[in-house]
Amino acid sequence: MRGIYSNAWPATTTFMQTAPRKARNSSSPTRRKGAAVTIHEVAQRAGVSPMTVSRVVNGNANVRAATRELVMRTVRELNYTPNAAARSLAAASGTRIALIYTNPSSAYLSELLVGALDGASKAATQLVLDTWDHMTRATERAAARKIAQSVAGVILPPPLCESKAVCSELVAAGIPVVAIASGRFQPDISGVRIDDFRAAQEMTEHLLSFGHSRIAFIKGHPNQTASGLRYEGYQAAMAAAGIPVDPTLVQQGFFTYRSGLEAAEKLLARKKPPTAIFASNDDMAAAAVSVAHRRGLDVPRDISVVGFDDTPTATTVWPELTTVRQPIAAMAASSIDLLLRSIRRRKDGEARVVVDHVVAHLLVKRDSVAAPPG
Amino acid sequence: MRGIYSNAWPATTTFMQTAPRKARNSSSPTRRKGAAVTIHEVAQRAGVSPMTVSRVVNGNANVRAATRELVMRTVRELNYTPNAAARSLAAASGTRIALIYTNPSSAYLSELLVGALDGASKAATQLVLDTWDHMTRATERAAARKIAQSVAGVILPPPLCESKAVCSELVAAGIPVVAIASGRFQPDISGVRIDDFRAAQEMTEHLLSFGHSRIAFIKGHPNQTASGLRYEGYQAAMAAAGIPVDPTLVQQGFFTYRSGLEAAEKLLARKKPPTAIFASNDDMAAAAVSVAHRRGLDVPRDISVVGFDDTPTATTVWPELTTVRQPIAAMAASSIDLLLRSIRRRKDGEARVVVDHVVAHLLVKRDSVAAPPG
DNA sequence: TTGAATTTTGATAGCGCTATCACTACGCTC
DNA sequence: GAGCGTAGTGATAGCGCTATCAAAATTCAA
Repeated sequence: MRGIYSNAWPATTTFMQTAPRKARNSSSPTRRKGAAVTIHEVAQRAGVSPMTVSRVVNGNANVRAATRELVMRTVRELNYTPNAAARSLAAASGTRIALIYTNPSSAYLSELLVGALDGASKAATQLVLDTWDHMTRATERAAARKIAQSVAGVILPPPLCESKAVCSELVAAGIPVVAIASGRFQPDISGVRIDDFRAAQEMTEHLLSFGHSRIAFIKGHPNQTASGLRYEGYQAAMAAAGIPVDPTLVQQGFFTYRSGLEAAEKLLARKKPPTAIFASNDDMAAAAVSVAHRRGLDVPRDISVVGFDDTPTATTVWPELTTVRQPIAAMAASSIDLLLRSIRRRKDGEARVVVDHVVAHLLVKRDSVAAPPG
Repeated sequence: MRGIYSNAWPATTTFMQTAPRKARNSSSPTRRKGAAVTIHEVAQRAGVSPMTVSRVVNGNANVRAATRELVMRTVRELNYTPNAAARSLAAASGTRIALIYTNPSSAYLSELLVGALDGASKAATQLVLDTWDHMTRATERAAARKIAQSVAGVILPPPLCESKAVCSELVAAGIPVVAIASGRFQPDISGVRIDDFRAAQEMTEHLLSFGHSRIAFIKGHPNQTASGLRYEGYQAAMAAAGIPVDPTLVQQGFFTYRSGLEAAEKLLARKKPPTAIFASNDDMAAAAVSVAHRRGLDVPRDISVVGFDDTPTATTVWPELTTVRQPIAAMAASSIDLLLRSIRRRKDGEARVVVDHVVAHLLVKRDSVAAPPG
């Protein structure tokens, strides 16, 4: 077999005036210290062309099974990893992914960022951030149109992923979108989420198992489908236990600490207060703890309080909150993966595929739950 | 001027068998929809070679002032942004920057990430994250050595930037390091920080101006120099006001909510409690508010509480905390800049330059401060 | 004013990968 | 068995940028 790079460069006088930057010798490729294995080295070792290696690595063209096998083995042997820069340069696919968020102080933002950044750096994709605050539906539309021109995919955390305007604009622009932590599966866009209904149900069952029956619920912001699902999970568990839900024990909240404060205040000012409060997120649960303390109640001895999401807040307050862990970081990383796959597919001209990826949640038991007093 | 790419390719029979992928016409470059402006377009418009544009953009070679000016104007006119992939491919210098952190639930992590990511994406640099938790000095050393091999620069937030082991290892490996939000300027590594002493002094003066004199102080973690500086700022302001500091009004904290809880508990259990509490960060201030509430005290009517950092916590609790804003996001972006400049300089063989960049802080007045009761 | 030293600019190649097409086999139809 | 698809593979060029060195322009010295 001839070497991949023979020295058959045309020796025109105009060209080759300068010595090549690096001597290329196909029989013994000199490798800079620490430099990565290239596709050429794999190709040479496997006795195929770099193109065939590329096809195998990208797994989408027609390569004979035997060849594919051989190449894959070689790739493993040499521990070859494609160079992301070269790949995105050659593919001319500006594989930039945007993560758009509103409400930057949202407690899980940092976990979201950590996860997305991790996923992006593993896949050698550039992640760009965009904050959309105080926007009207019209400006959101415009912003969506604009971002669609500069990136190849978009990750949408709540509450943005609930906006019909944004989603439809993005979908119309033909770029893949992944909604992260959105409550419900949406027909047009892919999603990575947990089963909010099931999680809330389990949490309620957890409280019931301690003997609680007067369990109050603080609802989440009505503009997010997850809020509804969590409430429904609570209702379902209560119904299954044969305990009618006292409607005055259900308060509307808005995911903010302040709203939790107000809701808990109403709940605990009652003559017969609940023995447990299930707040739809950790911030509101923390507020409930604060109100309880202000009223001289001990948590969990006098009242149990649980939250949802397992944000830093849950472990910041004292006692640390029993809550539902939503693996935001993993979900974000997974979103990047999904997006990348979708982008590649799209480039191959395949049809848009919408997936709904439900990941496992976890009930995290800490110190804010005990049996009801008395 | 001749076009950048003339069609002078050697027409050997072996070559040029296939038509060029894209017709290159120097007089009217066809641009794909949505494709970015390239260095060639800038060069052509400015009437110089791409190389000159590259030099100007990278700002490190000797280019005549007039030429530089012209190119920069053209760059602005065309809104040119270098292609990160191409750049890192050609330079073969994986200009990756690592952001290493411990204590991921640290309240300002998200702002740190947002800022760093923003700076990185503006500079077309890849940002990689690394978490170092539960490490001994030895493993830290090893980790430092390892990371030094895979990135070109490191950003170190506290408390890591206080570790002699980590810093010296990184410096020894010859890669530039920027300490962010470190209290004191360190001789070997660059830093971006606020003037903690001055900020604490101003905050204390703010409390004094309301008529407080029994001002308690909750110290930060002793492993961070910023803690000491904040305390000294408090002391200086008290001394300037001619008020001796009651040592029993100074409690040791560790920047955690829990430690704030304990400190505030001790403070408020006293027979003659302080009329104001200055906590070294927002989490401890939030804890102080919680303790006050539990004791039936109203904030700020009965007691004023202030924090430091202006993290999300400050606006989460009620009442919202008066605090010192530390512009972490801007500081992070600035760190990336500093690092990049340093890396470039290093590549040019220039000497290591250590800078200490002190940025402006801001006293944010919210609802947790009032005149002392009575 | 001339020659040398220096600065500024440009031409060329190549970073590692993939798009594109050419080519080779190997079926298949009629 | 000629013609025609159709998998499988390879050769070539080029993505946008920068390293390198040559060439040109400029400055400086004598």
